[in-house]
Amino acid sequence: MPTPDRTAAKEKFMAFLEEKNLRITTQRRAIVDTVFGTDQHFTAEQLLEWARERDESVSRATVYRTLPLLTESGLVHEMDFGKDYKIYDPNYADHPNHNHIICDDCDKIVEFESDKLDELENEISHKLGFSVKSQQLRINASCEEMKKLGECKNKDH
Amino acid sequence: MPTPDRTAAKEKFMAFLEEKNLRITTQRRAIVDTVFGTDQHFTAEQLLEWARERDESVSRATVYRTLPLLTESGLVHEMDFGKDYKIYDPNYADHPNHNHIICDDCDKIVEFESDKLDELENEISHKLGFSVKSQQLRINASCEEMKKLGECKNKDH
DNA sequence: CAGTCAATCGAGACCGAGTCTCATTATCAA
DNA sequence: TTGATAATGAGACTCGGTCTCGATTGACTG
Ligand SMILES: [Mn+2]
Ligand SMILES: [Mn+2]
Ligand SMILES: [Zn+2]
Ligand SMILES: [Zn+2]
Repeated sequence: MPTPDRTAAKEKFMAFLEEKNLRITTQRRAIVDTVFGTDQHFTAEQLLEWARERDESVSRATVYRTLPLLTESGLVHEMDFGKDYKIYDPNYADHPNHNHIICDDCDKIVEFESDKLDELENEISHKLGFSVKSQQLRINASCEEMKKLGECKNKDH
Repeated sequence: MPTPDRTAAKEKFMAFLEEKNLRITTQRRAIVDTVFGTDQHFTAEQLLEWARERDESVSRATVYRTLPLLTESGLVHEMDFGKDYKIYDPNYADHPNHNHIICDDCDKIVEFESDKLDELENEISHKLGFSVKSQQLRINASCEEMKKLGECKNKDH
């Protein structure tokens, strides 16, 4: 997944705020700069921590208030990976249809896109009388092959 | 999705318990009878309610203790549909690879299976150096067509 | 059928992610 | 500059879900 155009995404979000007559506060700026300053998936708590490095005054409440705006704008997606907290993904700003493979052994996450998959989903949905609004595919796997090749250098296995 | 073989699934679970030297208590029996007595997706709280209709003495703790056994056995799957509680699905006992389309407007859920989809997922995973252990696809959609046909008779639209 | 004892139980304390309240502050159009 | 009001931080609160602990019970023995 190539390096994304963060500036564009940030400006889109600012435009989104303006459109809804919402204010651009210093705290929101810190949060937004953080979100579009990373390629990583993150939790609300992580975002709070990172945003506070930019502006000490950012509160947990404001993070939790801003997250729905980010997801509503479509620039950030809320995801569930089976943990008891939600995961947020800023990469949808540039790759609106990507999915994830997670290695159950080392928690490595790989993103991928597939037109074939999108087509198949549309086809199936259409047959069943639905029109797709969004989708979320999570594949849990193990990177055995990569381990053999010494490319899975994470945790304890 | 055709009517499943509930008796078989129940017996499989009893065998699973025996294998692990776990006891078949009256409370577990009530819970298991409930789980394999329905085709519906359910929450932990719903399961508690239903199981109590069979045995008043079933407690919330025992429901929450039994659910992980059921999922570990593979006969029930734990799913996330974006709500703040988990959904449990007993239909995996008979349809180990099915997926879900959810109508965002009326909460209708339709199950489907697709060999093509399974193949595609395996293919993509293999290319990326993973071997699939499990997967979860959720399609959020709207049943506009069905509405037009008067077949979507749920909630308020 | 009684005896043993670890597995299991129910009640309720507890946990933690996320939400809500409210008094105070800051944005921004006029 | 100012006023209307959106937004803020602190912390109380909610609510799925987990854990603890003393009492109970299932399964196996004899
Ligand atoms: Mn991603
Ligand atoms: Mn199902
Ligand atoms: Zn791995
Ligand atoms: Zn509908």
